[in-house]
Amino acid sequence: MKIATWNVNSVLARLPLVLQWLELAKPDVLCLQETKCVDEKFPAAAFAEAGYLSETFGQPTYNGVAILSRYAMTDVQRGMPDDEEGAQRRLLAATVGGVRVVNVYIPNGQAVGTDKYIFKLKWMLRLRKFFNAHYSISEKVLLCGDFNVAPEERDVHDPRLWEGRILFSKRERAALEEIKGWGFTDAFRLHTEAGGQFSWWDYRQGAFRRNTGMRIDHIWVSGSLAAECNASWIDKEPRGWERPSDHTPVVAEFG
DNA sequence: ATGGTGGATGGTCCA
Repeated sequence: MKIATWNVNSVLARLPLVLQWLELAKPDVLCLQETKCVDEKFPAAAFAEAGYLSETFGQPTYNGVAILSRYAMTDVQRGMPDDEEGAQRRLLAATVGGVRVVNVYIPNGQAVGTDKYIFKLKWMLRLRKFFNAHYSISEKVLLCGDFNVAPEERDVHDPRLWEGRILFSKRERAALEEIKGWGFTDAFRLHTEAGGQFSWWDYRQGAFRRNTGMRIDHIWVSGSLAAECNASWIDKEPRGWERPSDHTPVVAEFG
């Protein structure tokens, strides 16, 4: 089983690239974030033609998550149970091949100390409580998506520049550790110790060319899945294609 | 210190 995550920054704008990457990488499951697309307009037919089923949880203009899968998805859950009416659509879960896949788009937070920053920290705390309340560590659970936090200094091109700033502040990293403390292992770090491995580069100032990026997209797994994880990597190629997303896919292979 | 780039949208907001 090959599972991937990719913040596509509009699934409609990125449709040709997503289809191209599916054909190239052939993942069994692809979790998408920032689809920016209501469910009625989600290009499910194009993905079906490529051999993928779609589950979607979108909203107009902002946010939105989806899961593409070669295999049937069951027990699809949209959002957290305690979401308020009209809440931002940032979580979609489904069971595929015995694996509970939880796809999240954690809030960006804008800047440290802003209302959006507080919203981000609260959302992350709710996510930890969501796992406490609804999941067992003995299950095969995979949490992936755009976490909008770089966990460690080696995940940031210039940690001194980013210290205390959004995506790398102490409170964000602590909130990330809280979620991880439920019982997750970072699949990527099972196989790679090296720093300078990034999943996102700002569109501005030639960040990709200069490799001034951050590793903020992640695939985390519970213990039994960690034991089955053969490989995990970041596929930088689509970030170099025409009209790219600012994020690139992260992949993990199991079994 | 500011703005830089891109998407959705049709003014700005968000990242």
